[in-house]
Amino acid sequence: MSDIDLAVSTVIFALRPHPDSGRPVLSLPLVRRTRDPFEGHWALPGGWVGTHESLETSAGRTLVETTGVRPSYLEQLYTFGAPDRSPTGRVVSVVYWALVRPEQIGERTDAAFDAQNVRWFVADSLTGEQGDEAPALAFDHARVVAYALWRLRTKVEYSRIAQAFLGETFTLAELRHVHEAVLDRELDPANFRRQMESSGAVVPTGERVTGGRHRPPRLYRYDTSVDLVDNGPLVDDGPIAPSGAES
Amino acid sequence: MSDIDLAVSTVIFALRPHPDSGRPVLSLPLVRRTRDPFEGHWALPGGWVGTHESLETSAGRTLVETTGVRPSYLEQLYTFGAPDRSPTGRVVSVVYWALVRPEQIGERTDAAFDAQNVRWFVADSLTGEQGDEAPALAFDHARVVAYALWRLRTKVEYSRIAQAFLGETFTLAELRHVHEAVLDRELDPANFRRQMESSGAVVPTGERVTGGRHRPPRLYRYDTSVDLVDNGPLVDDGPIAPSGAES
DNA sequence: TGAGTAAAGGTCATCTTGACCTGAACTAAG
DNA sequence: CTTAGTTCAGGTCAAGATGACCTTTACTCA
Repeated sequence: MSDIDLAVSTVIFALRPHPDSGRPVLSLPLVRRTRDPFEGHWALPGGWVGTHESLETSAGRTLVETTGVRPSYLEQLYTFGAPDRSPTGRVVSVVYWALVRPEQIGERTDAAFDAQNVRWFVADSLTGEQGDEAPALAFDHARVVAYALWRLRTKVEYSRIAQAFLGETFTLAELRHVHEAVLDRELDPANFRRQMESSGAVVPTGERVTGGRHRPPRLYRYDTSVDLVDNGPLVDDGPIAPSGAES
Repeated sequence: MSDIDLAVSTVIFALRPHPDSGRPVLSLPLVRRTRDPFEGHWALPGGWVGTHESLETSAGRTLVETTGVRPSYLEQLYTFGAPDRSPTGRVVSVVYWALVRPEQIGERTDAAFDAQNVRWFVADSLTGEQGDEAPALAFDHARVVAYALWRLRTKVEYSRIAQAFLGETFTLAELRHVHEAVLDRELDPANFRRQMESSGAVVPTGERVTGGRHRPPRLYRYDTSVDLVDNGPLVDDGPIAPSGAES
């Protein structure tokens, strides 16, 4: 019986039209706190770890409960446990990060979200590096978002997580647009193609997409038989134990 | 008041002479379990998180208590929380990895260690990939060790963690020997020098080391003013909270 | 039928990497 | 004192990767 409470929070990334430019930009939903501490501030969606739930399941459940989106990718980010971070008692937070496809976020309108005290924010506007109108985030969530952003941007370059924003098949332009939105930087189409094809990460399906006012692009899919250097976060929640010196 | 117990374990790496070849090899101390579950098996050193302790402090304390070594580097690895991993109740383990300098591990002899049910193992012999005499590890600790090994080997190539195995100043050969032991692979001295110097990670102190039967090498130190791409594990245990949807 | 657009496939200079070579500067053996 | 042995330190060179840019292809729309 521990006197430490265990919570999960999730940084949920989606590509949504920028409020000004309209171009896809990394965005994430935050929840307005309705009680102290930090009442009125915006916080990451989350909740408590269920007694019979794995950490990943808890993260998935709480993010669906609060935001309604269903993630296509979920990975552990970091565990925060400073003893003084909550005035109301000792809380340790296991933070996850998630990616969602566009079709999974259209279910609820922004107005419906607002009624639930949920709102989408442009990711880069939250890290405090922009200088402009960053909303007041609860606790240390601004730093958490910054760290999750860094992980996503690092990982998109050597793994296949971009697929979590796309369907089963896609054109190289679609894939490139995802990379561009994530990295917030334009990429040379020809060089991007060369890299993707030489790495063997994607393979053409043979089909083409017609209907555009240009040469019809090929469709690709990720080649799961080739493994990139990933190793990633292990698999989720493998069994592991307290250890040798325990009670 | 939670019914989930929170533990910490640490994968402690040191460079010790290989039992056969005598050359420095990545090694780590394990603790023999004296009770069920997994009585008699070897496990990572660890213990319970103190109510008023940060996670990192708990990890540091428990590893000193069980092994007596003082780490020069400590970083969070991953948090494991499958509901069924301990038969004796729900336990969530925050796992850290640590590096220790040689002078910190000489304090206790192997015999003294043995009396406390602590023993050093060659890291690569524990991951189950070698096929030979891997000792039976408790829980899923073999996979944890493998993951920690991967993190260390990945990180030594783009950060300054090798210094955690060295003193304030060092020759490029010493630094290279650390990299070679960590990566378990020989490196070309000239190419290693070129990479280190061009990256700006190290700077010559101006001093040289005499006494060897060869041209006296320069001493170097890490240049902390240049920052490599690290970003690493944030700083430790920043305050963060349960989140929006909490009770 | 021509203009506009992006796809697809290329070139070229530059940078990085691994393999290897040569002279420098020390110690120890003879 | 001389020479052999050793590693240090500073190179070269070819192969591969990267970024900038160009040309042709193949479609749609006016």
